[in-house]
Amino acid sequence: MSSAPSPPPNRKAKSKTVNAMGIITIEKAGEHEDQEVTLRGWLYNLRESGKLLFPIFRDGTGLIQGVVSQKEQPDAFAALRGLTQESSVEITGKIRREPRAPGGYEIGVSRVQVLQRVPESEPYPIQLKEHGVDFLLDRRHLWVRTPRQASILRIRAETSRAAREFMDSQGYTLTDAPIFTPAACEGTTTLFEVQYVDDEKAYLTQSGQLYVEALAAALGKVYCFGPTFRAEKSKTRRHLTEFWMLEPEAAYAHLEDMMTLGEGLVSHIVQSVLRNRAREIETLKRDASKLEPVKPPFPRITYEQALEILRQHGHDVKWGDDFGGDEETTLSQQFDRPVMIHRYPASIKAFYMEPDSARPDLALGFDVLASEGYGEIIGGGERISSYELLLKRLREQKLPEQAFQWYLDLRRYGSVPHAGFGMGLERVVAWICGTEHVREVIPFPRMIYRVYP
RNA sequence: UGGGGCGUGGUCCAACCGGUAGGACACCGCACUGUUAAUGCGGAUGGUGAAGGUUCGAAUCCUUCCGCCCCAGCCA
Repeated sequence: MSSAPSPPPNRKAKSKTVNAMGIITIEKAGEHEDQEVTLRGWLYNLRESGKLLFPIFRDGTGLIQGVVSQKEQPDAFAALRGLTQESSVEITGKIRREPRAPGGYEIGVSRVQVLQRVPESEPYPIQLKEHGVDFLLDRRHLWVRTPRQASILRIRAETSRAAREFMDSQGYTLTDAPIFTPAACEGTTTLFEVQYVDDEKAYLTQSGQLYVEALAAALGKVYCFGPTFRAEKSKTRRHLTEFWMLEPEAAYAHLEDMMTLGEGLVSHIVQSVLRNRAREIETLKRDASKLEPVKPPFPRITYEQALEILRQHGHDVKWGDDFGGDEETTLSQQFDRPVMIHRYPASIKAFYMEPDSARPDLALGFDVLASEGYGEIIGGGERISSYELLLKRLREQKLPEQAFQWYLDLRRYGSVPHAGFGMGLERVVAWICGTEHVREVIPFPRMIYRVYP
């Protein structure tokens, strides 16, 4: 460490990015031009050209190219030559501007300390070339080290951060819904059953909605944000068995209030990512011009208007049909930003949806379809506030009345109109990142038949 | 659960109307003082998902099983 000099005391701004040991992060390297610094990280790749080595280091914040000359830095040259991919290293050297280096800066390495050398007999399994999905998923614990995956996870973090920031700014209080629940929220077929204390059975939550409805009657405007679980045997690019959902719920709110909240939320997230994670969007080669128009207002069309559009584009859909993937793709391709579809037939929506008083065959529900065919990212609407109607629907659905008594209480004691929605975090991130599958946008995806690693 | 597709060296693929299983990358060595998933030359390793059947002969054809991918249903 003695080889890394302390920064000059008169350069306060720059000293902020140097810790007490003189160690900096790669993303801040440009602020240390012509200074000698120390980096801690891993060897990402090593190119060789005669008596010159071009190691590329990564430290989690970025990549930087190093240069080592055998003539000028014989010790560093000897330490790096033949070093294996992903070996952990601490290096010291001078940062300099270099247009030939990726990123614009490089480090002239003068000192190398290898913390752990990856043995040649068992080289790091993930190459810089192409791999199949199954191979990568089996090694997800290593796959996350690649720049593309790290960028996706940073965008995921920014999405969560911006989502909470927006909800808080709108006066919503974060309230946490339970993970263990006594009964299904919508149906019982997709629940994960777990053994609870003694002989009791419990289920992993498939939605926090019923609970945030209770909390909305207590606090006014609330939201929950956490994992949810569905045991559906869906093996598509849009499904995970464990995924994260943000669910706002507001007392005295109506369908239109939620549509306005939803478009504001999605827009704030997208604009925050574009502003704060531009480098990651670049790494992913995601076309930012597709995301720039994502600002309020989003187009709002009724289910019946959507039917018209679909028929004009050759889809054979009848009133009462739900939209499949092809239909969603066609609808989303009509607009440069997400589209909101509202007032679906009540028969294809959940039991707790409030009917439209002007058209009782329609439910006051809405979906937000992401652009470019990415499909549904938000689903929600107004909830039934009448005790009698809710009880009738529970019986029609043959749901266990006993387990829903507390939910019925919300209609017994000061029932009010209220509304909310659920936003699937992974679907939003997959759309923003332009990934093929939602499994890439959660650190350790849980899918049907896959719980490793 | 239904429909479609696919399982070949460590990885990504080729051979698949039956006839000696091959390439690229990775790994090791040599060369190269500005490389950009470096390049050139050389080297070692090592494979037909499993079981059964047809055949002189099966990666190839048939049956069953296993695993994976995509789509549909359901949903975020």
